[in-house]
Amino acid sequence: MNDLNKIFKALADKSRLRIVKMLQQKDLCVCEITAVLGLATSTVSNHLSILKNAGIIGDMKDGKWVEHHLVTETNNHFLNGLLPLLSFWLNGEEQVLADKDKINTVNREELCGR
Amino acid sequence: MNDLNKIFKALADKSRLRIVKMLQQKDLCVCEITAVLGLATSTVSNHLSILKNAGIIGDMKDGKWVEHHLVTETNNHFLNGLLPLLSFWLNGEEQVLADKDKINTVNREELCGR
DNA sequence: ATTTCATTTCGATAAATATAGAAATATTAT
DNA sequence: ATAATATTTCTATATTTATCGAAATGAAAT
Repeated sequence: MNDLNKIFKALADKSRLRIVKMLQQKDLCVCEITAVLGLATSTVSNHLSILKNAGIIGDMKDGKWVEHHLVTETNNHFLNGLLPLLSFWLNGEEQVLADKDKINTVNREELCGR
Repeated sequence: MNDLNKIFKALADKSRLRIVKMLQQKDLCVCEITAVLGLATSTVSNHLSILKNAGIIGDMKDGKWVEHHLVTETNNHFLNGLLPLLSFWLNGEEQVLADKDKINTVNREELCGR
């Protein structure tokens, strides 16, 4: 029950739902997500750690960036049930479309570096 | 996104998850749920209103009792995806088994009335 | 090595939430 | 009608959570 509770808690926040939908489009670093959500970097970092702790996302160092990605293969049967649903849910939502749009028009070099 | 957020928020609480699992076994009135959870009546009533507001449960007056039931038919496609998953998730959990056990050994007449 | 910069951790604060108890409501039983 | 009782609403409180800004961390570039 704890695992599932942790997953539901992680998904029970609009910003984190937006992050999940964004990561379905493309792996992203913290600064890119921050730019789209318009929140403080530390806030986004915290959201990401909550999603990671629930097993929903993972990350990988990429130079000075940390690239975050949705989990694909997992032996967590809650996530195996939920992730497919999340992949087609909310796709028509205005906010989700706008976020995905924004992701395509920027890259981390322009956003964060330079 | 609001609807889904509301659903995830509703499910992101252990007491409410226990209620959902209990209602999979049997329709229940507030006093029965209260007895199993060991919380104040007003607290349970509040949990139930959150689940109801998310569209997860419904209720029906039954004399002086209010009988609560899991939603079965719904045109909410989030719930249509989630409810089947919830019906087989957590069935082996100690807490869930204990709760369902307790439900079987009591009825509302003994619990609340008399 | 030193500076730069992305990210995380820490500390503080404001908002949301779970909880209980008391008062209010509504229905049944006397 | 009156009393009893199941539930809800209201009020208050304690905990959790979202948020930010500042400081700490760690890797890359100079």
